[in-house]
Amino acid sequence: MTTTDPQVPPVLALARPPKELRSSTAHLLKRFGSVVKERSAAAYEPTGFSPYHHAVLALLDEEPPETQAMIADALGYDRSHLVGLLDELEERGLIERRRDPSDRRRHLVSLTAEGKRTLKRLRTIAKSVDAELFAPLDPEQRETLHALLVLLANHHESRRHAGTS
Amino acid sequence: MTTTDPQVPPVLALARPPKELRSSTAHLLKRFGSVVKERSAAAYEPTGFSPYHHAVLALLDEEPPETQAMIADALGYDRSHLVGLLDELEERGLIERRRDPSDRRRHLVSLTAEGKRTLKRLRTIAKSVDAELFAPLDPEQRETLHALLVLLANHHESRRHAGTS
DNA sequence: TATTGTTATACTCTATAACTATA
DNA sequence: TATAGTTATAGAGTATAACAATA
Repeated sequence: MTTTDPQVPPVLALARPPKELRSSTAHLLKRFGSVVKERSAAAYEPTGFSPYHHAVLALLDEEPPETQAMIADALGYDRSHLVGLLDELEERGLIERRRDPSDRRRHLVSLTAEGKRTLKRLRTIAKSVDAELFAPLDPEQRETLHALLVLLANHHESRRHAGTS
Repeated sequence: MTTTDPQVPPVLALARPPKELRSSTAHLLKRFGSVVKERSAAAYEPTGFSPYHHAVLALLDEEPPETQAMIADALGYDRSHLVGLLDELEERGLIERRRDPSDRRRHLVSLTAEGKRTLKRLRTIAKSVDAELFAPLDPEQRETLHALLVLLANHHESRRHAGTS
């Protein structure tokens, strides 16, 4: 301040957040969480799908055909959000919707063979995003990070619907 | 599947995401990152401020009066986003904007005494959010988590403007 | 009357572009 | 002509509410 030359030394005007933020775990988590979100959205983008689509396919691959409400609840999505995702997946032949004969209000959703193939492609993308994001960590550190996040996730599970994919 | 009773056993239809997601560190990070974001936004809400305001005040508390461009760059915000934040802070007397006499296009932004007081209040809120979010971790685990996030943050620093506060 | 899937609407966030005043 | 701050606009993402078919 005071008499310091106001001419900015061109290079060293480094954009650095305040210590107070850098020292906050919560802040780092928010920040890095959104980096992860951006990076993975970008990585999926060329396929025309998103992490949301991947989540739906992964669920259907593990579970028997389910109703839309069950899918939405399992993934923490809003039911109306799910409709659009399923429309897109169905259009491209990755899933099938058929009416539940025992309750004609319901749709039973299931994975097609093409859906399984695409799921494998999306897994490859997820893997490469992981590799990039966690490059600075060695395998043991990744394990540790994962374990800590699982602890946190289990504890905060009981939250409302969220929908971050 | 097959002949399994389609009548859902009322209680155990637990909304559980697929293993594939639960086992993905990237997914957990996205998810928990947005939980953090929601929780802290909610905690700040009664004050009429947001984590963004807190970030600006914290920066000004550490640095001499800065121009808006420098603040925006340091926090990774868009310059136009910052304008509104500063308007709100100024209205409530927490910061001051005055023209830089040596370049009348610039505003030099500084913290007022009232701003410092409010900053302290916001720190208290941040602390209580932290306590709640990281309750399931013991002090050593928190340290570990923080250290891992710092590693990641340093590595991915060179990213564009983000603005997750 | 309640529920499933659907459609429509609104609201928040953020990114982009256009404008002014100074340089 | 370029830059700092400002204003305005538009786009994603998500949440809420209303609706038709079925129970």
